[in-house]
Amino acid sequence: MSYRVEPIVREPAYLKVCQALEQDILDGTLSIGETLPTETMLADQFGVNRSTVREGVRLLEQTGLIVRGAAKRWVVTQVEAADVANNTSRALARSGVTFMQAWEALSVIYPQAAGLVAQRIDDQTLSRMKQRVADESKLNADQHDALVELVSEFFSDFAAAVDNPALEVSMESLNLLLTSSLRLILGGTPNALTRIVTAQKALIDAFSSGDQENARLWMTRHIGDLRRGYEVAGVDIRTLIVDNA
Amino acid sequence: MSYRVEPIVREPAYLKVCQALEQDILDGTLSIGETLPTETMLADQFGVNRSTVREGVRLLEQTGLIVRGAAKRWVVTQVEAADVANNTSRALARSGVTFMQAWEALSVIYPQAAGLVAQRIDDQTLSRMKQRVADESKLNADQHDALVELVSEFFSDFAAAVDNPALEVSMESLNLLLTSSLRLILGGTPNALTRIVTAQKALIDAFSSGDQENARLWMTRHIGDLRRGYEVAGVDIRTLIVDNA
DNA sequence: AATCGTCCTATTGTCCGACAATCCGATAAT
DNA sequence: ATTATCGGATTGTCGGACAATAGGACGATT
Repeated sequence: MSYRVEPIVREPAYLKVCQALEQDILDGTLSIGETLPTETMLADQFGVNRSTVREGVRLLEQTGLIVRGAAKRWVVTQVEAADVANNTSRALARSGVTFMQAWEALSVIYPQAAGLVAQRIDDQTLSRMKQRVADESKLNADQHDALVELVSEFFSDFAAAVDNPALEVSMESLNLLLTSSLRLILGGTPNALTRIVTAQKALIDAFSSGDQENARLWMTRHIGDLRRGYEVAGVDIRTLIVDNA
Repeated sequence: MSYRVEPIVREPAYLKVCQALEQDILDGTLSIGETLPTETMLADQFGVNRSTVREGVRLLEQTGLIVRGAAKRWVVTQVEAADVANNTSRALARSGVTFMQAWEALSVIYPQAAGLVAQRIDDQTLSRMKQRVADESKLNADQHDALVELVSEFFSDFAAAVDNPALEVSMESLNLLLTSSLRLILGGTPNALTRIVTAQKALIDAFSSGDQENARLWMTRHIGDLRRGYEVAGVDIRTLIVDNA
């Protein structure tokens, strides 16, 4: 009664193709920027049919490991945090994240991250963030889409400024949730624009002077504004954030 | 010179298939647990060839949105945090995460998360975590693989106990990095087992009594041990964490 | 010289038809 | 009740095929 066997795994060929390609990319046999052989050549080399190759390649496509190049050939590419984040946030939206949960995640990570950014931000990123805020302050209060776009980019810069890929992917995922939330509340929060600009200016000041304390403080306020915006706009905090990719 | 046009996007049919299926899953037309029609039927309904359907389905497969059921038909499934985390951590490992960066991410998120867990952990999760620690303390100091396994499960429980999917996926990704790191240092840190058990027992005490302060404190110590372990084991803190899925 | 047609080639996206392997359920045999 | 056998359904894989498109070469036009 104690005899147990491992369930045998039958790996389809298209999976093998996917794994073989991924392995070659991982160990540098195929390096970033290189173009893959044509599907016909791959089929010949792997000894499988072109249809099988195509199915295997689809698995890599979704992960962002390869993209279609200009000449329509597959090109090995660096997986960007944005790719991973996109998959992640879609999965989150599907599994049902409430605004409250997204906000909690933001409030756990972002103030601390702001402290890190104040230690290590470089001039280039800093000036880019300044530009975003300058653009924001030129907007009218009813240009919601443009504002969302700029805020999204501001937070992308912020995530990149942490200079830590492990944190960056998490933050990029949350940024997408944040963006969706923001879009939802802008209609009902008249003075959102000024509050956003004020907080972000203060953040940039703290970053550029290396003031971790104020960076954390203002990020906490900035995130807090988001929550207050939800209340002011009269949106239930248990509202699900939906996927609008 | 200012005339600009949108680049036209030519969406291949297999992408449309993927999106259509994802949409139907998202809006509940296809609910969790339901089996998809056969490939032939899908091909008929979409008006495309079965090969095209198969390519589209591959895109969904990688995301964990559907799995092969017992009868080999596709079954719509809940995307688990572990699925997302697996993709994420593989991407991270590929793009090159140092131990230092993983540790920094842990130290940003986990103490705060521990505070949240102390507020809201349920008895079932708590007893499961207790069991893990009890099992750990029965191990000999040289049973590295078993210890890694138990620690990994402890942290999975921890991530789930936060009861926030947005944080959970990030934490599960970090757990995989943590596990890889732990495996690397156990050989060179003789008293790792006792330190781990001590910290985790203290954490469980804090969780069960709702003591947020101590939860944060002990998690900070626990994570700190990991870093010290790296130093004791003589591993360079800039070492890349590799993908060993 | 720079731009615009035109042709050719390579490659992808898509389709069709086909078959072996496997799984499921039912039925028959022990 | 368990085991063997059978038939249908479905997937994994194959081979071949074709239209559409990107890219390059080569003139023709301004």
